[in-house]
Amino acid sequence: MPYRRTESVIRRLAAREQAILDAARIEAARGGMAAVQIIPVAGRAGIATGTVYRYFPAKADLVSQLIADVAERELDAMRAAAGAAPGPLSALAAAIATFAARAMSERKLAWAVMAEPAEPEADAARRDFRAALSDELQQRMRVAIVRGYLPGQDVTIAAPAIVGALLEGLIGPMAPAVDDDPAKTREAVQTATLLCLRALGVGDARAFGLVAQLPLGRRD
Amino acid sequence: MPYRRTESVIRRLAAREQAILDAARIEAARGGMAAVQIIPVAGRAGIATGTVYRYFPAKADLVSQLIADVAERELDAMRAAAGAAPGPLSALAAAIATFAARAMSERKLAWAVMAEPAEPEADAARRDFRAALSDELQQRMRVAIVRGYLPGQDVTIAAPAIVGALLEGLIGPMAPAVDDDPAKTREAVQTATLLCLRALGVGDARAFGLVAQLPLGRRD
DNA sequence: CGAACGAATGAATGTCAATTCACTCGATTC
DNA sequence: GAATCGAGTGAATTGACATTCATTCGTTCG
Repeated sequence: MPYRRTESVIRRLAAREQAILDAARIEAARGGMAAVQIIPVAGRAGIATGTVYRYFPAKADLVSQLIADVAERELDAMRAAAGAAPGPLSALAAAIATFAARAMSERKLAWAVMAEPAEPEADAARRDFRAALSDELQQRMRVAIVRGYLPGQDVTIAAPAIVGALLEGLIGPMAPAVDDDPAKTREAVQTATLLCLRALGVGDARAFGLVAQLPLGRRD
Repeated sequence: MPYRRTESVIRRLAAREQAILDAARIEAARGGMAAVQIIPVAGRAGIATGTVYRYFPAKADLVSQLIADVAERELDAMRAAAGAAPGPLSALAAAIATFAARAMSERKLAWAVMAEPAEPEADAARRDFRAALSDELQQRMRVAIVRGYLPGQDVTIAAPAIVGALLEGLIGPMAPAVDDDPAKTREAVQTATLLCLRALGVGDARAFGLVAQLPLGRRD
């Protein structure tokens, strides 16, 4: 008779898989994608190296899953923030600012997950993340354009450009250091959001108003 | 008595070093940074693998030099274009558009040199490139701000944000395909430049006027 | 309780590139 | 033109990781 998986075993397996992903995320947040290596990850998760392969057939699968997990959280947060906004333009502003603020709170992880290359297979996961991010912005931009809040424009260029501006402007190697100063961080997020809104054709005065009203500063 | 380096020997050595760099650039343009490997590069340059090490102590040095070379060309082109412009704002527009147009003409190489990670040492060269690019834009932005052409703003965020917007919007994995269609390419460059100018606070109408006047479409 | 099973282990192995080095060969010197 | 220099060669070495697998260990079943 085939063996049955007890409730507790199922829980343990799931917990272990999560522990591996958590360990990978911590490594990535510390040393970038290059630091996501099987032996250290296994060590941090408190298991043997071989065990990692019971949960993920190859390292690329682990990395892909890590990226997908982070992506899901970020997209959820953006949608939640945008959904709570009163109109299309403030929804767009909220989505942008939320992404910016969350990326700032985990700069290295955000950079590793979005910008650092790795195995080609993991690249697909990153592509998906970026595509989803762009899509999210594109949707909201289209609504805003149709309703006359934004001038007509090529959203297939504008949306990724916004993503790039936020990444480079806030968490890229050239971005100004904000250390962990919450005031500086907040200000940087506002500056970047303002810049993005203007880039999309929101008038200076109106953009300023939108940014001033943003409910910044929450955490997951 | 120490050996003298004949004129012809000096020329041959210089030519060979250039051949190695050219080979590396071709590989990068084809397959990204991952394709810059010593054996293929040596093969393409028509020499043995060991010979590469007579010219570059380590692969990281070769990659760094490659990045620095590309950076120098791009910065020169930007400065030349900006220098030929009639005023601070059109100079800024010209610098942005020139960078955008040139990156588009060698998308994969531009991406490899600016965005793909590699050895940590090569990362320093990329950092320098980005810093120089940001600096170039910052200088021009400051001038434009002082003379009242642009609203006051944090240029240390704005400059890298512009770079990021161009990279992601035009040559990143999410950017729309333009294949080799010159009309599409030209239009994409205009769209992206317009977006950048608006991001910096140039009014929509004026930005449109600046972009329309850009002398686009030259090559090195 | 004692098979039987699947999960866990981690040392050993495989893989992929960078790097080395003992040797060859053409150029330079006297 | 013989002696010497130093560039060029490429097979072999090294190093850094990912991946495997024979074995151990804890659970589940009869």
